[in-house]
Amino acid sequence: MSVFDTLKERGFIAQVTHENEIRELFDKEKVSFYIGFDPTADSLHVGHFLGMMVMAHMQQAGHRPICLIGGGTATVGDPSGKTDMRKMMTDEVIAHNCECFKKQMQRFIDFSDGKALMVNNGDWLKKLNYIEMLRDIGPHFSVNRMLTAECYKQRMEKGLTFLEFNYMIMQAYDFMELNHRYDCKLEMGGDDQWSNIIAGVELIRRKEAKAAFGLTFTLLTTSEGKKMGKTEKGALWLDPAKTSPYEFYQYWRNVTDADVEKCLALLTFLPMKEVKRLGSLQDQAINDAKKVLAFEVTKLIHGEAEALSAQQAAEALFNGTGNLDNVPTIELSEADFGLKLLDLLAREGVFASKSEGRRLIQQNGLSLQDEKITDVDFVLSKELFSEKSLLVKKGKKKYYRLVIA
RNA sequence: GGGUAGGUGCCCGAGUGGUUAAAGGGAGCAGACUGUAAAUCUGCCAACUUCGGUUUACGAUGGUUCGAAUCCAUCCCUGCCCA
Repeated sequence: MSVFDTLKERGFIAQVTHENEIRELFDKEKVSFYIGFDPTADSLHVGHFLGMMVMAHMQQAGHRPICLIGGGTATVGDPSGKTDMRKMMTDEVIAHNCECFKKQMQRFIDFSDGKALMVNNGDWLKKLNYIEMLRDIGPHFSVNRMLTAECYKQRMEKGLTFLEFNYMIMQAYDFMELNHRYDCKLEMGGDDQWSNIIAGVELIRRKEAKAAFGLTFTLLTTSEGKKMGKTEKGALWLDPAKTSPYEFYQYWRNVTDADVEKCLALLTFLPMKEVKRLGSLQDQAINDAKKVLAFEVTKLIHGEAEALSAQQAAEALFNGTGNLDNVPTIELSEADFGLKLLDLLAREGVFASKSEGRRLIQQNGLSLQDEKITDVDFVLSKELFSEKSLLVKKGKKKYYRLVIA
């Protein structure tokens, strides 16, 4: 089966510029293709993960992924966030972020022997001479046409700065540059990148009279159309220091029924037959599919050992089997006894604020060893520790283990 | 540069001198129900609190007033129209 069909079958593909040619291209040569990542944080998140899955599938089929890190674009600051201009990032920070990205990507993408490349567009964008570039590629862009792009349409009402308008041109330029340097023929990206991608494809076709292609993949959204991968704390990070493997596991364990099949297809390498079987489970049985999903995705990101630990912790908490060692743990020192539980948990970040914690307790949302805590002033005493750890439950399914250090 | 409409809590959006920590909706959180699901219903949703309150908040800064998100001045930002 060709990769194209694999991607299609698994539901990755949203739009393609030239379906037949791309299909043919995939069959007859090793294609260099690229996906861009903006190094705006020191960790990738699930949004990026989808792109990496695409790269992994492609690499398995013998093609060459190029990870383009937007070091150049990040120095400018992408204004799409609007309200406040993103702070300019220093080269050191960007370099650091790139390193972090690479480490995380290495788990899925094989960078050895040039089987995949990682490049930074700062290498060429920063050297650009404005006049030269303008004369060079400016004539190939029609403003009239650019303005009809879907991504700008909505912005026409809200306001659009030149900086932002210019983004498409920079991205198109990137594609052309990669085409020169590495014979990169295909740009991929999330479906929101469609306009930017075709800008690059057209630039290469017009200016170089060479073939270039674009393909976008489905954005990871819930069945309600909301962006997936949001937790109460923000993004679902791939860095275990930012999102623990347990939290990560729980996120996937809790996706809604309707999203299970889609997630399995996009975020795991399970054969489609199995994906379909699991996705078709009904009612209680679909919980098994969610367990598989959570385990597989956690394994891909954090490795099998961590996935097993997370799974065990979950089993221990929700089924009462297995040990609790891997449950998120808060270590207490002698000095903590005598503190109000509320203060302690607020300090540890379990509650965003004391008010929130107080509210939660008043609403019966907190329990200690399965006993509801109803007293806001409940004090943590050493006598409570008849066993070596105490289990705190916040809300319906968030657990923390208190242990004496 | 001129004219004009605006800038309200996480987001959208009402509010034109006091009863407004600010309607309504969305998001989020908690409780009930369940399958660690969805839907539904209920409550909460600035921070701190000795639970009586206190302190911050309606673009920014000053001012008028017993009292301002609401009035005035200046400034910053955005849309639209004109140049």
